[in-house]
Amino acid sequence: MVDLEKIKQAFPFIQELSPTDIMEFLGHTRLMELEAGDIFLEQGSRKGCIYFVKSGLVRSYYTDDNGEETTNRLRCENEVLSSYEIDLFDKPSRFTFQALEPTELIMIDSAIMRQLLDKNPKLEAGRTYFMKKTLSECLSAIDDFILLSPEKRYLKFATDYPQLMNRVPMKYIANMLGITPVSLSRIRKRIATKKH
Amino acid sequence: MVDLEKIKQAFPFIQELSPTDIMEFLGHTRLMELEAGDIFLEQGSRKGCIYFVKSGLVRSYYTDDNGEETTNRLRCENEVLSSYEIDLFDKPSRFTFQALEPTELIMIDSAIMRQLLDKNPKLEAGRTYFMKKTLSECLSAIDDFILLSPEKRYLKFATDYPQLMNRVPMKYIANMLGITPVSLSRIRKRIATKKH
DNA sequence: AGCATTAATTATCTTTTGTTAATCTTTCGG
DNA sequence: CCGAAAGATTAACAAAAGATAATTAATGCT
Repeated sequence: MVDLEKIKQAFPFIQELSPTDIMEFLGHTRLMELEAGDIFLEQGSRKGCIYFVKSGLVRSYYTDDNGEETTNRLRCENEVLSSYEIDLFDKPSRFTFQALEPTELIMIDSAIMRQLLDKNPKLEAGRTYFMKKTLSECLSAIDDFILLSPEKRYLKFATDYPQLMNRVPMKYIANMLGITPVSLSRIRKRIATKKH
Repeated sequence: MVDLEKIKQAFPFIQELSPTDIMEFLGHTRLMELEAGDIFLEQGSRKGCIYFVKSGLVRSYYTDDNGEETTNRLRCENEVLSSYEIDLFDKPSRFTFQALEPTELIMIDSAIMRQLLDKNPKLEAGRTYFMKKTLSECLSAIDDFILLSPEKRYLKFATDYPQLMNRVPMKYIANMLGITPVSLSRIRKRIATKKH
């Protein structure tokens, strides 16, 4: 089922936990299997869960009044995700979450997770780890918006996440860069012609 | 010296700590008094500290190869700040930190803070509190860059942080919005003429 | 394989932003 | 209170981005 060795490798903090701790934690999780296109959390929902992407790829997106979708985040294998509105502020999710590929999610209810965290302080290390990771990504994303042009942001994205470039439509990447798909297409052309 | 009541009010998690815990923590802090313009952490530095703004206002900014400064963050009273590069990644700070007003900072060495956190798990609540707060700010900042135009971002900033509008130069705000000061000036004019 | 759908590119035009420099305004130190 | 310095605005032009629509390319489905 869950490949413990692989997970341990990805998350050093797990080394700190006893097998019993891990087993208790895993006992509260369940596996969700999704097909490409499946939506597992709707904008407006309050269902608090924390998800670990065992395999596959997930996007979250915002739908505006005209039904236009704007993708704001992608999460792939070995990454953790949740609706930050629900889990941090107890508000309904602003975003919808959708699998883009056949995807396996290991999920745990947020309320149960909180109980486990209260009961077992050692789990705290895991929480801290993921918060730090997310925080570092966010801080650097903000600095990119402030310091870099759209073209530079695209080039940085392409080098930072080369795997994603072939796995998701360009329009999602355009959204995340804060520009329109049309504009990204022009940027790509500009870059291509620059280097002959 | 430190107004405990005020701090308790601002940070609910402190209620959880015993007076002894608080006193031990405070024993490791020291007060730094700055005048407007003083720089207390330079780009490239590795001095790990966590700062609490008791009074005043602080900006962090990036200096590029041409000596151009770009402000990326402001922190005012009752906010916590640190160099995220130093504290999260053990790398030199990308930014310089400067007081914009007469400012009092309560500071503690990051290494000592880590020791205290290891020794006293109850302090963890405080760390979690600030990480959540920072994370929520960052996530919403990113969503603003993705979903809002520069003009909308400015209007949102003006309503979210009305105090800051009169306390800092517009050019710093322009930087944080990811646009040039000239462009912000035009946006402000556009808005002013729109509503007659 | 063939058709329908979706994504990507291109084209055209409008709007906004960046850049540079000049001109007001404000602020601050002597 | 005055003059220097820094900030904000304005102007003028070039470059980039948004919006819309048309065309081409890719993808998925039966």
